[in-house]
Amino acid sequence: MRDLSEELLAWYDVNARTMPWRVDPVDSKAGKRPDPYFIWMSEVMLQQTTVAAVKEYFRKFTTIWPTVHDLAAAEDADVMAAWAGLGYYARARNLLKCARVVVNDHGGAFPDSYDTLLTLPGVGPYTAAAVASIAFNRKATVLDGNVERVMARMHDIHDPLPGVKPVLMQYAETFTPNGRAGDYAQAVMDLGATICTPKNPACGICPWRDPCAARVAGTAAELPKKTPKKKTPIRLGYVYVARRDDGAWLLETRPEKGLLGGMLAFPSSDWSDDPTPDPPIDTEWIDSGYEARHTFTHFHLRLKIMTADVANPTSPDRGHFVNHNEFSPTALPTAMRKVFDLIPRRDATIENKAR
DNA sequence: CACGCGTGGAA
DNA sequence: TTTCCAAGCGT
Repeated sequence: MRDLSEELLAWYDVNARTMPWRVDPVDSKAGKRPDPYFIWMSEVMLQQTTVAAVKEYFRKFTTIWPTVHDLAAAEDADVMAAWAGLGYYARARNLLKCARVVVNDHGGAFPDSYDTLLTLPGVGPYTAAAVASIAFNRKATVLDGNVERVMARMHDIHDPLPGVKPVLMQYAETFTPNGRAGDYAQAVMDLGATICTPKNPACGICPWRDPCAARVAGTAAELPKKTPKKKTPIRLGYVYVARRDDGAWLLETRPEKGLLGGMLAFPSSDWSDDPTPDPPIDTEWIDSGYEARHTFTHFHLRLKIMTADVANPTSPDRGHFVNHNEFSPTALPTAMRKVFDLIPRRDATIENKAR
């Protein structure tokens, strides 16, 4: 394979996207490296998440916790609350674990080798390669969804993902240059994000237009092939919103493992085809008539919102009351935020009623 | 290795 | 409205 990285890097020098954690290619070529903590933070946030969604969270996290030492010393609940809304909450739990490992086992400095990075919590093959190359300019090959797509098209590969992934990795490694490792990694991902897009790829302005086998074959837009996924089922459930007469809210911290693990939430029943009512307090519950709808990765959820007013004191069977002035709905994951937004209020209108 | 795991934007 | 999907990881 002829060395095509030069063309791509020349394209990147002109077209590099601007991101809060990124060092401009001009500065990068002059030897400037970004803060490994920032690169690691951004890469974890970017896992299965768009750049647009990440920017605001990146700014928030690096403002509150400017160094890995600050993050390692943070309270778990504060980190989970700050992550609320970004999704895939295991990332937040592993982010904190990883910060503590870096501080306790690595003297507060991120390791610069792929193999050692790979041992860190929440750091897999992609993130290890991204941090090694972008933060430390070490030769490593990133293989994310963008690179998979670019490689499948460059070689006109019609075998479906994820099975063909090892083959795509081999091609990706062949393309990876010895110099400018970080810039190259970002360049190939930028290419996938802006030119070699999933739909309507802009082959006409692609720096790899000429050597691209799929463009020649006219198959670029239909690659990469993927094994079909089954459709998402609908699950039902009851969610319980109890309000104490002093204004306190009944909330619970969900178990570490599983859906919305470690996140603050209103208590609820099981979520299934036929959920069993499971109120967290033995009291009179009122069906609000509202239903919160939310779609997770693998199912649609409809939660019937039950409400109750209780006296102070009241001991719930599970969960705990949080004082009104200490409760911020921004700390809730989006599914629960939707519940909060639907709770009957004076200004609620009949139009909000679920059908 | 297949699956569980969020969310919001685009088409 | 529905589907697809975005810089994956852990089990």
